[in-house]
Amino acid sequence: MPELPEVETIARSLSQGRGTGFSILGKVINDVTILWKRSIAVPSAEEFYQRVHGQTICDVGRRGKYIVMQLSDDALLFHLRMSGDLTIQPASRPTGKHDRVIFHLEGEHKLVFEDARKFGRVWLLRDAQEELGELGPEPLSDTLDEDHFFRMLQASKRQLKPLLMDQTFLAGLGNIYTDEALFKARLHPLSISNQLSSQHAAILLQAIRETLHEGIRRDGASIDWVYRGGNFQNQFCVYGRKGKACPVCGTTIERIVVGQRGTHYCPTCQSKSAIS
DNA sequence: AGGGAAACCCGAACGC
DNA sequence: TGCGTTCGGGTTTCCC
Repeated sequence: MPELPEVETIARSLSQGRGTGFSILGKVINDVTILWKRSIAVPSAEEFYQRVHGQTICDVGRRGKYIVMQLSDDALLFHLRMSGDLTIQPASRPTGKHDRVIFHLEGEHKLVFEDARKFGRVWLLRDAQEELGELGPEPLSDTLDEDHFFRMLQASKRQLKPLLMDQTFLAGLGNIYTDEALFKARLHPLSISNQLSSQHAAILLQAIRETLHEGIRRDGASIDWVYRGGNFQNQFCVYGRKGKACPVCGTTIERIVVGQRGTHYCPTCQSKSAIS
């Protein structure tokens, strides 16, 4: 659920100290409490503990849906998956029900990885590329241009919905932003990628970027009971709007399942011509 | 190569 | 009210 805009929002607030007035940049990790060992992807919980304490947080960023922290010796990565969150809390705050890993920092604050559904993971690696190496390009990066994107689409004959959600194809889109971007591009989620014209490819890339930028501008979306403070959920055109009216043409929004994922679209705006 | 399904989880929503 | 059941969602893994 946390997709690129939500992860970007979290990374920025940790870095800037927005909301807490406490930036983690330059802070030393004095100690770590591991409350759920399986949240640690790599290395073992024991080695994780031994290696991470005493390191300084030098940088905080995002790659795809990963939060990437460069420490003095290692890279510390977080993937929030479905229900994870990463927050700064006063050291005195009692441990929460869903706290999984707690990093005790200098300055009376703690960095808390919480995750109700336990799908999220934390990595401690010598080199972040060990985990990030397979990711596709960043959709908002200048290094991805329309020609390149068109060639990527041409190289596959998959349905657009699962292709755009494939993190090795493009890094950062999830179920929500994919549905919204396809609506904005007026493309059917079952359209086959190599049947798109170069014009369609350019429109799709533009739609993806506008959707992600709008999500970031609104601090992401707060969906289900996982609240993060963003309000992009109020801008959804199709996601979660099955049975409601399309904001553009008034047609009833439909929901189908594609690759086991709920997929929402407007049958009028998102023509099936490209797949029939 | 690409699609389908199961597994990992648990809170919420739903049915009775 | 309270119980049991179903659902959803990101990713990996396995099977066809």
